[in-house]
Amino acid sequence: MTQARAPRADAVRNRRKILAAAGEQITAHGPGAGMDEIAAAAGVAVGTLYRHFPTKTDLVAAVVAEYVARVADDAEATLARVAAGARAMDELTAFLGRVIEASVTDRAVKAAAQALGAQPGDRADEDRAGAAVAALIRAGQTEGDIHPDVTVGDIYLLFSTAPTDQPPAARARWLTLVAPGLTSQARRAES
Amino acid sequence: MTQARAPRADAVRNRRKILAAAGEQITAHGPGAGMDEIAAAAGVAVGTLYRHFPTKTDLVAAVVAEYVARVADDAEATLARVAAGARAMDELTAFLGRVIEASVTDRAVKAAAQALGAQPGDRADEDRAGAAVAALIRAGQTEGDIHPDVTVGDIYLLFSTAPTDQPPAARARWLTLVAPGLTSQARRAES
DNA sequence: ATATATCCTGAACCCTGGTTCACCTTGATG
DNA sequence: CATCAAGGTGAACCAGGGTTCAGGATATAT
Repeated sequence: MTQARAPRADAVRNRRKILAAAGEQITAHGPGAGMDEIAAAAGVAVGTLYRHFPTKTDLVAAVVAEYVARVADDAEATLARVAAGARAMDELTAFLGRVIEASVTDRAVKAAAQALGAQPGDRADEDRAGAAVAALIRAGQTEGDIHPDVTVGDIYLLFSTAPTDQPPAARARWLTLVAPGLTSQARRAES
Repeated sequence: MTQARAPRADAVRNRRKILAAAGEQITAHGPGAGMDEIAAAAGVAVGTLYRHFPTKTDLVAAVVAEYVARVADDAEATLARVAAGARAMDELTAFLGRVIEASVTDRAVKAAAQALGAQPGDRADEDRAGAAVAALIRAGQTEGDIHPDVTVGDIYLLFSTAPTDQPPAARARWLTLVAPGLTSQARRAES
């Protein structure tokens, strides 16, 4: 068990600055944001990026991981609110809306991620989010608002197709159009 | 009026082969499909591509234009069917489904298009499609199936967010989830 | 204070992929 | 057929951007 020496203080600081800068740059300039630009924005040299993240793909994956963690937090907070008495269907819709809004900021991140075939960063956070959403759905079904056959996968599906690159009005409209599909009354007869 | 000489026969043939090959290659390998590969697939040299399309963006735009034309045809055919007595809502949903399925084939084309900021190829075809869809919506609203405030823009919005990169089952499910949003009964109260 | 392993720097490297161009081939015209 | 412009060829060119690496700087342990 060779206890590895703790990382240097400035290294930790830089890592954070890099992650932040990467998020901003990718958000601003899309997946095309260059390593050089990210480095500059972080006030660091390119080589430093590569010390922390062996490849651009890894860097993007790390950014995505952060994002997923935030979503997981939101999901759990939402679930808590429902447990405290809020209507599940409404909270779920609002949650979807928030995640999408947040996704606008991190818009290109999503694109960059799959443009590079980034693999999941933190499985744990993903699971946290999934579990919370599942509970949210169950609650809504118990309350009778949400259609019985709705699953977590459906939420993922909707989220992954959200128009993050459209203006706010369009995003709101989209939510209005899509939300009814989750309700129990609204489903048309399936073939 | 210098009457320009008619294009050579082989040139026309090649242009078609290139367009076809470009469609296939982009579909298969995403926007990353190289000009070299497209040329090879078309059984033609790179230079020939550039004779017909001054830039890769132009080539992609041309492919998109073809695609749009097909969609316009479909839209008009659908409209004709409704005029002949078919239920508008059902036809519209089916139309959306078909377009999405077709879009899977041309999946990356869409991506490539906006990755290069491709400008509309044939405004005329776009208008044809728009007009037909608008008529379809009106018909559905008259029949009472489609919600009064649904517009052509909504259809575009939904279409542009279709999960073309998901497996068939997911695409079908998506349609099931989304369709209710268009119906008149299903809309929840708006804020 | 000194030593040393960790970390940072940034110019240079290199590979990928779009684009060009000088030269050859071929379909159409008279 | 003869002629020639339209069309085709593909090796070479070039820019952009990810990646490397030899050398300098600095935090931490003794």
